[in-house]
Amino acid sequence: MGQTAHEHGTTAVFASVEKACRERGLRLTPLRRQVLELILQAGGPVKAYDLLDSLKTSHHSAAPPTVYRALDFLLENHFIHRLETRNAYVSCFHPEASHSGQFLICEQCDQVTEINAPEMTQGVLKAAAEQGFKPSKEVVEVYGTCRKCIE
Amino acid sequence: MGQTAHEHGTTAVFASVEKACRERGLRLTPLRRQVLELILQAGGPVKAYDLLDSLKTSHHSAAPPTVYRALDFLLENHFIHRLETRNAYVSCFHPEASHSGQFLICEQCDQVTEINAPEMTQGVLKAAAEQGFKPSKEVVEVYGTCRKCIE
DNA sequence: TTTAGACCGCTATATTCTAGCATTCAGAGC
DNA sequence: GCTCTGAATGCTAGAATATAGCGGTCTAAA
Repeated sequence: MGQTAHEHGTTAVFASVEKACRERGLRLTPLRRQVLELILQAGGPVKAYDLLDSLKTSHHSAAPPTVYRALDFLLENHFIHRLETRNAYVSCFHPEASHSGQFLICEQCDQVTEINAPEMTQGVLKAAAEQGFKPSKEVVEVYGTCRKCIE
Repeated sequence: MGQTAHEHGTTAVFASVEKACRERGLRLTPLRRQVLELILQAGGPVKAYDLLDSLKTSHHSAAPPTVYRALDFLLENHFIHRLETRNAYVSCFHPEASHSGQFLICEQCDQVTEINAPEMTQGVLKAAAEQGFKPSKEVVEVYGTCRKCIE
């Protein structure tokens, strides 16, 4: 359960994003495609201004809005996630499903693993219900040490 | 369970922070005290630059580091929390206990409720264990609609 | 082929936070 | 009390992150 886009195969993710765009009538323009590629290639969290620097090498006119607009598109359509605690962006390994992201972030190696923990979601729902609160989106980012860095 | 510092009584929180400082040998300087007061009075999430503006009225020399250093002190000692998704700061309703913050954030009225949901923490621990991940800190921020705004 | 809306180029600027260094202050040890 | 050390603050500058706004261009649908 816990997988990175990298492990999942960037080409597979790419194909599934393209499929989703066709189905939902979304325009995966060259710019958006390139930003998504950069995030997939990174295999981990990327900062907006690093993306901008990368873009600039092939796209002289790139400016902050260039990147942020592409990121907005990818975020809105759940093709990537934003790591709120890091101001960074990561690819999403199952772009078909609409979901909130839950992440394990290693403080030693910065590796990020997206998880899907129904118990956690249940806990959120239960706690929210006790407060009469109707949840729409949850942000879960857990810091710690990953398996590799423990060994 | 689920309480805001405001409901809990700002003076009570204040007293408990003062007690904690005495016990741990921390210096609750006038500046830090004032920043804490401002956050308590706000009764909800406050932005650093709003604190700065408030400070400036009584403290002409206040600059960004003035606020951020006070916030750092308060955060380190768990007297306040930072809402990662909002770049905002909220008071902590039980400063004695060391804990990670879990928050319900209303998208209509911006009210923030700190909760303590063991099931959620259990869910995090279980999911982490499956990955061989050793968690040290969790950030949970749930967006939605609060009871009042549903009515 | 026209046209509305989406997309992009571009400049500027807002917002959030940190670095770095000088000065002042509080408390520990004498 | 006096000195000394580390903590706290004053202050300037600037880094890092993100958005506003406007005009031009492209796309897809009527």
